[in-house]
Amino acid sequence: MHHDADIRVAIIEDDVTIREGYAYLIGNTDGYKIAGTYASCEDALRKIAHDDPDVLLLDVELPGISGIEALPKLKKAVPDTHILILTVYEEEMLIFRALGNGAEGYLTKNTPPDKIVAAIHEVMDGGGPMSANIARMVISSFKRNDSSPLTRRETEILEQISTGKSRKRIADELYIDLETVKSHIKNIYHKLDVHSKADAIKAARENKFI
Amino acid sequence: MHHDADIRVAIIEDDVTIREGYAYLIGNTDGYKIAGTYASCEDALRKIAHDDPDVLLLDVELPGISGIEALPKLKKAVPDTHILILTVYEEEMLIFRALGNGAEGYLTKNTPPDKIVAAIHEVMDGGGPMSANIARMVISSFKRNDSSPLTRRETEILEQISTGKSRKRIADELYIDLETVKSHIKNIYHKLDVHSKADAIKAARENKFI
DNA sequence: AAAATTATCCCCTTTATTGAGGTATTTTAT
DNA sequence: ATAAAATACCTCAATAAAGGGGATAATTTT
Repeated sequence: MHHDADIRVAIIEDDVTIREGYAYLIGNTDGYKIAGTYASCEDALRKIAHDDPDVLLLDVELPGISGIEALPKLKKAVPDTHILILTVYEEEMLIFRALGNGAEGYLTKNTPPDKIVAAIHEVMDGGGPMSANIARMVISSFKRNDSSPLTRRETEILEQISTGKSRKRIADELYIDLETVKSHIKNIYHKLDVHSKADAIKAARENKFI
Repeated sequence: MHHDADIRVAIIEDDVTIREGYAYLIGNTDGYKIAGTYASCEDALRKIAHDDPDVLLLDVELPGISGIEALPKLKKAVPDTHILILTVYEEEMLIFRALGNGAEGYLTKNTPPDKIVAAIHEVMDGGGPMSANIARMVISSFKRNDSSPLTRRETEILEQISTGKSRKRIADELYIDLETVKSHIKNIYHKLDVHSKADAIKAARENKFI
């Protein structure tokens, strides 16, 4: 029932029932075959290079090395494998760390089987499958706060500061006087109630003013 | 055929054929009704508050004020309306600006009609609908470069620098000597071939080292 | 176990930047 | 018209930055 063009899928998941459930589901779908299943990242790291999957379904909450910690090592072992996170966790921190470490998709475990299979296909096809709520969180992370107390110019200058530029350089690049930049910074500090560059950047980033 | 619980959809699109095509499609789908269609953002800004749509489909390439420029104003006019970008453009800059300005989804115009209707429903439901390639770009934007020349510690220190902290403060927070921080910075500058904080941050961000 | 990398600490110098206290004019929106 | 925003100027002391020269301990990797 499987041939050379089948998409090779591997699974790292500690719960044997879930793991075998996915394996059964995917293995019995036309066009897909199971390249390997592993109960831990340690186990996976030993065998995965040999199994050479096209797509890896990865649980993040695992005993021993967590899925996220293992991500860079897995990427190194099988650089061309597309990694899909499949987890119950929906914390922002975990999501962004996973994506930052090379995951190319993020699904929650309530995803119905047919969507999981579709996601495997999508990630092979250059897409970035995400569960709806994950996608919304990811999109939200880009969104500026539209009730910032900073004026446009102040925002612009704080952005420049956050790139590490000196006030002199900012003045030169915006074609304004150094004293003007200093005035703006003074006003920014007052508005954000801070007394240093670092605190201003922190406050502004936390509140998505920049 | 429509009742009070229908999802009210508005469209801003300059091409009359496309605009009426969408309107026809959505208006004839059960559970949806057209709250308004506009050929320009100027027109929309005049009427949209009265039309009060639940979801707004927005083209980005428009004559006059572009869709992206109008986004903050539209958000202000109808704060509770979910805005979905529907465009042929797939440039990173545009995507991130749109999401940063309050768009809650981003679809390309090759999206089949049933997917557009599904996306309208998804965004109402708290999701963040994106075309597959857009989702991949968004995910890629989080991904670190796994072949950074910087060591873990150097990366950590450069991250701290990018938050605006002084070397002294970084030293204190990492429980290492100021001189150690300075040495790391020296090495970072050499590796990135730069001679200032701003250039180091710029180089590191461009290459996704931080 | 050797080699390479990484992390740590110390000295020196000079210039540039920062933050805080003011005041005041011009430009841009509403 | 009248706010709000952007612009510019002043002084001051304290700190940070950048560049150079070293050395050694602690890890990893091979």
